[in-house]
Amino acid sequence: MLAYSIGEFSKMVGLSGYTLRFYEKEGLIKVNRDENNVRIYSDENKLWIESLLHLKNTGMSLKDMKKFAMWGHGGDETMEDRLTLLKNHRKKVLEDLEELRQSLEHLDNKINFYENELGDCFSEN
Amino acid sequence: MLAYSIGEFSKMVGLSGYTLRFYEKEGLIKVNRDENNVRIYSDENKLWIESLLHLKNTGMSLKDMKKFAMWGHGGDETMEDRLTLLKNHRKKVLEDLEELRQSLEHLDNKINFYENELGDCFSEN
DNA sequence: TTAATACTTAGAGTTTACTCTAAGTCAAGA
DNA sequence: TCTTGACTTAGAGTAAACTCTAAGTATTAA
Repeated sequence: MLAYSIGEFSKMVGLSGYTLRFYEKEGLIKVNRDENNVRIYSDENKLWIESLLHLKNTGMSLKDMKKFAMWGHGGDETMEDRLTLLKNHRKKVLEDLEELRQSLEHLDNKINFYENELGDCFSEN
Repeated sequence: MLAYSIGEFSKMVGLSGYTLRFYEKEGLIKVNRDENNVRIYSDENKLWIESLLHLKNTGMSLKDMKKFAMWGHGGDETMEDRLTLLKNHRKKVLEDLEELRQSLEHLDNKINFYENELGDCFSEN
């Protein structure tokens, strides 16, 4: 397949129709239409959305995703801007990751503490 | 020192006075008062808040933090519950971490792509 | 004495990212 | 024909986690 209705696509990418329309309205996706103005999503759209979801996953705001998408829909002159945005974002992600690692360590220590207190009867699983 | 006003404590832990009162109202912290009903934060409070912030950092909701805090302010009979909550949370954190790692990889690939496209003039920094 | 800082309750406002409703139209398939 | 699923605009609602204002009081340090 190559072309999907909003209903099919919604299931494929795990976003509600509302959200897909919302993202489109916000300029995050460009979607083709058929002769009746009905949205036709492509595999390319899928790749793009998945890319966006990765950015979202790493904590990028819709606002920045919008910027990135606008540039992406523009020409090659925006490549430098896009790269800069991604690099700055990457820095933040690495910092977040480090903080997360520390917090996870703290969590592990807490769990160990409770397990010791409770006398190892809960150390499985 | 051992005792801090809300103003001092606010700076120490990086939370606004509003937030500190809000957390207290929500049951996340217990704070002593002096004879004039003025909040007196202790080093113990600091450790507790830092603990909470680690949980928050790993994506725990206020709602769950509240549960945990309520139990913490209760007695030892709640230890098992607390341990269960922490363990379940840990599982989620590990999943999130894995997802984050994948998204970071995707981000790195994107950055490499742009750098190649732009002919390595931006590969520093 | 005045400024700074603290306290209270109650509730309004903010931001982000959706999520849904209303009210109407249109086109394809059983 | 009727149901299903698509479309539109415009705006309301939701949830989380704060953030702030109002309006009044109290204490402490300069």
